[in-house]
Formats: sequence, C-alpha cells, structure tokens
Amino acid sequence: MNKGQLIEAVASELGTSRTQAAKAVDAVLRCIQRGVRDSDGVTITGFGTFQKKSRAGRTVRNPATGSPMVLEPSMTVGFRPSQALKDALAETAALPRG
Amino acid sequence: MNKGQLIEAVASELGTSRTQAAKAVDAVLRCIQRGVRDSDGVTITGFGTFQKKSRAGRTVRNPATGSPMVLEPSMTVGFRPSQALKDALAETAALPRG
DNA sequence: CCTCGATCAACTGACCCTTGTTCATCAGGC
DNA sequence: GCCTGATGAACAAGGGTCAGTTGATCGAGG
Repeated sequence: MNKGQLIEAVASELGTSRTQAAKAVDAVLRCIQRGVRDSDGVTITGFGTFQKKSRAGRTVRNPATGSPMVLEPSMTVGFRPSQALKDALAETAALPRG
Repeated sequence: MNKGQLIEAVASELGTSRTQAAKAVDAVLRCIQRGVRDSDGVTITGFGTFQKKSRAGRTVRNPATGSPMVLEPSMTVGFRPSQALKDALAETAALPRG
C-alpha cells in the first residue's frame, strides 16, 4: 500500500474527498513527525509508540569493498506496535476460514 | 506526546475541531493498520514504511528467573523511517547554531 | 517528469525481546 | 469534569536476530 492508497482508504473512512483525506493524512503524519522530534516520542494507545532513539556508533563494513568504516551515532525512529495492533495482524495471519 | 495531543496538533493543522481531528487521526491509523494487515506493508514517501514482519521462533530467557523458554514465531510491525524523517529529527538533535 | 524507494551482497555488533509486577497515566462515557 | 477500566512504561539480564553500511539500477509514485 502506498500513500495514494492510504489516502483513498482514509477518504473512504472519513467520507470525504481524496483531497481532504490527503490533507488529513499529511497532517497526521506531520504531527507525528513533529511529536517524535519535539517530544521524543508519540504514544498512541491501541496502535503503538513512535520513539526517537539514538543509535550508538559502531564499526560497519562496506559490503562492496569489505573495508571497515566507523559509523557515528545517529537518530532513528523506532516503532513499538501495541498488543492490539499485533493482534489485529494476527487476525489475518491466522485467518483459516473467512 | 499522546493521542490527545496528537489530535490537538492535527486539529490545529487542519483548522478543524478536535472531534473532527480525532476522526481523522483514527481513520489514518486504522487505514495504516489495515494496510499493514492486508497489504503486508504501507510505504509512505517522505515518512517511512510500515511493514508486517514475521519473527522467527527462538529461545529467550525469563529475566526474572533466568530460565530459557521457547518463543513461537509471531508477527510484528516494523517501521523503517525514511531519510527525510531521520533528517527531520537531526534538525533538532544536532541543532548547533540557530 | 524525476526523485524516492526497494534490492542485494558479506559482515558485525548493537538492540530487541522475553517475564511479571505495579503505578500512573490516558481515554472514554454520561 | 470526574471516575474508572485499561493500556503502557520501567527494570533486570542474557542471547539470538536483525539492522545497517555502499552504490547503481529499475520501477513506481507523487
């Protein structure tokens, strides 16, 4: 699923136009982004938690040349799905008869 | 940041009421959830990729007792932030001069 | 249009993940 | 607005797994 399809789905959910849905999707994503950036994390009950995490620097190897290189510490975003989300996935994952 | 604050932020972004923003947030999250569930993954350009991942079963240890236990394979959701998102974090993380 | 994204290769070590309790906070309803 | 149910975070310790690196290309999406 890509952004367009997500927007379509949101439009269907909200009963609005794709244009409005696009704004909604963009706004939500942007707010999550800002939340992670400013608040170190966004906890959404029943969905999951976005959390800004610092990756420790380490030594990696260039797969092309095999030469080692030092990675400097960087920031990334971790997502910890809630049990409800994992359960929602399991619904289809173990969906024998539908 | 929690869900309520996210809703407030979205309401501010969209210029709508918190009630409408709540619907939008819920719709977007639900659609992402369904997308991950049905489509194995949701790729959002400029934000990141949610991907349903199957965790292989393995042996873990109960940190309380120290006794090993066998984990059965399960599903989880991985989030791979886009470079743009990581860059957005870096803006504040390494904000040297402003 | 044209950029973003996924792919693939070998390798390394950082990080996730488990249990279980408990408190605090959050979301929801009237 | 307040009460209540429920969800989530922290901690401790160890091991197995997965992420991450370069770089060019193809494909699709915005």
